[in-house]
Amino acid sequence: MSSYKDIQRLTGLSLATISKYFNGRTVLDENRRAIEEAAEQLGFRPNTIARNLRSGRSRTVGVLLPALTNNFHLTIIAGVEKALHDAGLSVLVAASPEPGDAVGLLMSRMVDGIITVPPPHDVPALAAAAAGIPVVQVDWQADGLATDGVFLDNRGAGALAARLLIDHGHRRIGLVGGTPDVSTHRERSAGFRAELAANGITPDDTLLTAGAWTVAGGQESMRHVLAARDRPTAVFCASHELTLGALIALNDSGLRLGRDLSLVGFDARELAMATLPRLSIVEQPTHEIAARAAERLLARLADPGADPEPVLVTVDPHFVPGASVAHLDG
Amino acid sequence: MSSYKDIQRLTGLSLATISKYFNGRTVLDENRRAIEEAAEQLGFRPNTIARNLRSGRSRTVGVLLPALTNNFHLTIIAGVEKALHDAGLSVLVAASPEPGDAVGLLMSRMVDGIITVPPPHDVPALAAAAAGIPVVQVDWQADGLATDGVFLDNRGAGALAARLLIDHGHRRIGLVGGTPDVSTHRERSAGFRAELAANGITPDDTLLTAGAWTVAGGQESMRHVLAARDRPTAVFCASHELTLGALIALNDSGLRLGRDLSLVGFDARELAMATLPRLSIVEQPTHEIAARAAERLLARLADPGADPEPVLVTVDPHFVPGASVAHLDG
DNA sequence: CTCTCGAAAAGAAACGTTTCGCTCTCTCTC
DNA sequence: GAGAGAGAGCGAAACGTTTCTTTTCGAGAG
Repeated sequence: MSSYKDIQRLTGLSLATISKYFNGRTVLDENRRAIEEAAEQLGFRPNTIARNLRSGRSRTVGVLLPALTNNFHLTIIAGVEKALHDAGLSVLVAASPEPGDAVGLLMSRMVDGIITVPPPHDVPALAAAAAGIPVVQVDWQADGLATDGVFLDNRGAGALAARLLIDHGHRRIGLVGGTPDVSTHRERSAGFRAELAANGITPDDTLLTAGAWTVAGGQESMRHVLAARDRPTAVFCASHELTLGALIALNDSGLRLGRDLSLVGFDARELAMATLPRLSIVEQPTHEIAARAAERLLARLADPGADPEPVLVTVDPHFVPGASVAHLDG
Repeated sequence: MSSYKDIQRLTGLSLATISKYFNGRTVLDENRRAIEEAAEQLGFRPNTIARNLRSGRSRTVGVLLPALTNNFHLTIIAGVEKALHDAGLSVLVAASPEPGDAVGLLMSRMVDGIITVPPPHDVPALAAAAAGIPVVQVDWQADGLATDGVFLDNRGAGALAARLLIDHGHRRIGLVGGTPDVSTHRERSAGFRAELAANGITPDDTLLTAGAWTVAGGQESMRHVLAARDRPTAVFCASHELTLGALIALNDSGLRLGRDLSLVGFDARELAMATLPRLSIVEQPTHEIAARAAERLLARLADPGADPEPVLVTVDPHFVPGASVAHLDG
């Protein structure tokens, strides 16, 4: 709409001075008032685009996700927006469900940094981008992408669930897990198995499944586990989707949650509140993850000359108790 | 990184010609090849920021939401991103939980349009923005904001739920509703009551609640309804949050879903699958709403001279059957 | 062989900022 | 009272494009 030139016309000041004012640098009180009055009258706001072009920074960060179908990922947007808004940065959302130039798109918009759950096909482009601007990975770590990252302690999360079940006296324990091709699931399952082993429970591979990381996958794995000759007394579901799928399969089976089968879910707080009895879950602190990722990015932006060595942040899972884990005697 | 100037250096062509090429206008075959080769070699991409500045359009739309805590709203982002990505537009996310200059922020970034669930305090600014760029409202309509909009047929959704319960023989029916200050809830409740009345059921105000539009509000309303002297046989919960709250209260009460009390929920597909028995719900087609909103915006962008009269699109609710509504005889 | 006409290329001016040197005006010090 | 130094203002050049206007080139017509 209006520009510095209009303010110049009204105040007689130079563009340089007006620029100084809008960048918070000191200006004579008299001039400050004049500018403020003119800006008010014009309803003026500096044009961010022009600013970006000239200054080479856009005060925008790209959030690149493999898809926007996943609740966890959407929540990342929310957390990042919140954290960055306070720092005066905006969020540009990009989904990259299939190969394309999503990273290039962000770069051409001059984003100052990228926070991403790295879509596999974008990893090379991300690596290239990381040479120029800070990149922070979240949720899972891509091979060959050496950048800062914020991840759940997935081993710990798996172990936490296992320990809980063991502490309640369970010995015959199943796992509804995800395929090991994504590091997050590999670790979660590994932590779970390790904890079982550490407690003298020999893993029974017919009970420890690794299916598709979806609701359907969870259903199928759960059916499989329930059909085992010697049904487990407890099961851990290693993600939100798997938990939902498993619950559906359990309900369909006619077995009763908590009574016939104990269950520890993952990341499904809402679900957990609505089931009867309430679900006990292991939960990742999604907002904290997003906030820490934003924090990392801001730190990199604040100090571009810092040690380029990637900083990896690990956050701890919570346990949210419910009533879906029965106490077994003996 | 690199710019037209670098391509000029490599090809000897003028900036104007290079610009023509990158805008898909015709260029001598020989030059086309030269440019492509140079661009390839440089890893060049035109700078979107400079383009925007010069052309006055950013090929970006702002999605302005009151908060990012609500799942429905996050899903709007997803749907809009998908629809706009195909048209070559990007999505800038802005949350405006408290008064501020969120709209100004978007405008200063030269967004070509805005899709919004209008935060009340931003309505005046949105109205001003709407004079310059297309604005599309979604979910609920703000007073005094005459723009295109895409809304659920909320009256119809309320009526749908009522009819379903009536058809199953219920006569004593409760409502867990939201405060009437937001049009969406007002309509939903109104449709529900109207349908009851149309079937000769005198509304009983102790059963028809209107509390805070939150999980806690749903819990409270549900407790209230269950405590009524003559408890209803069925209840409709008018939003996702209210449904969750009501379920929690129901579970806490010891009454059994579907057997002791029939329930129709709203917009809680995931929850619906996990309860026992499954919840019957009325659902709004979130992705369709987002897609239609994007479509409206694209139409406005394509034809800026069109009739400025607001176009209002209404989408129909679905019914997703479950087993939480008992059939009453007589 | 010149003239005309159209297509494509070139030149240059914008778009709205920031920033780099300067200049100017004070005030402080010796 | 002169010189230095700080603080503020100014003019102009950039940032990387698009677009308006002008120029060039080549082919076809007479």
